[in-house]
Parts: sequence; structure tokens; C-alpha cells
Amino acid sequence: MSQYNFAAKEEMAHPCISSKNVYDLLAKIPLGKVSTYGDIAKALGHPGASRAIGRIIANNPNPIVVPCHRVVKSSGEIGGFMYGEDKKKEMLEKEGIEIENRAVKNFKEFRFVFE
DNA sequence: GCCATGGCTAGTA
DNA sequence: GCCATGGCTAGTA
Repeated sequence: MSQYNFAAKEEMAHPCISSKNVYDLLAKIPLGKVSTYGDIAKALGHPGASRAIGRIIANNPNPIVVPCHRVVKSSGEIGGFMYGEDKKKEMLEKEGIEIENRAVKNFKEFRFVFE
């Protein structure tokens, strides 16, 4: 039992929105694209829960695997990140996304839409 | 009562 | 810039 049990934590955590669903959606965002907190909320049938989505992503159990850096604000501003906005910016740029003073440039063309 | 948001107003230039 | 939204956490009883 040395390993922290994320599954148990996730089962308890969110009465309305399943964090597993959130992470499943994150996994669909292709490299070189971004989505928004609001879009994820809508895709899960909870428009208006964008801020809650932010909170769920904020305790991302596995930052190495789950690409939470690909989620930005609906305004195109890059938004928060556990290792700081500069790190998020750096990672996005490495994936080919241009950023101009803390916002995605040509946001529309980089924005990924869920089916 | 916080917040990794978002959308809508006021009010400046 | 204000405030509604929704899930969470600290800290009181």
C-alpha cells in the first residue's frame, strides 16, 4: 500500500462531474491544439461549470501523462498552471503554438473542438 | 470562502 | 471589473 490511491480519491471527489471524464477529454486534445475550461464543461453537459473544471484539472493526478497545459481560457489567455504560467507557455510554444503577451495568437485556428 | 473561468456591463479614449 | 457558477478545503463546534 505504498502507492497513493488516485482511483479512490477520484470516486469520492466529484458528485456531479466525473474527473475521469474530464481527463478522457483532455487526452483527446491533439498536440498543437488547445481547448478551454468552458468547452470541456459544455462537452460534459455542464455549461457554467468552467471554473469547477479548472479546479478538477488543478489537482491533476498525473501531469506527465495528462496534457493539462493544453487547456486555456476562453479569451485565449493561457490561464493557470501548477508549475507557473511561464512553464505552460513554454510547453505550448514547444508544441508549435504562438503566444503573444500571455495569450494564444490566432486562438481560433488552434482551438480544438470536441465532436 | 476560496479558485487553473466566463460573459456582460460601464466607462475611457 | 463585477459577479454567477460549482466543487473543494480549512477550520469551527
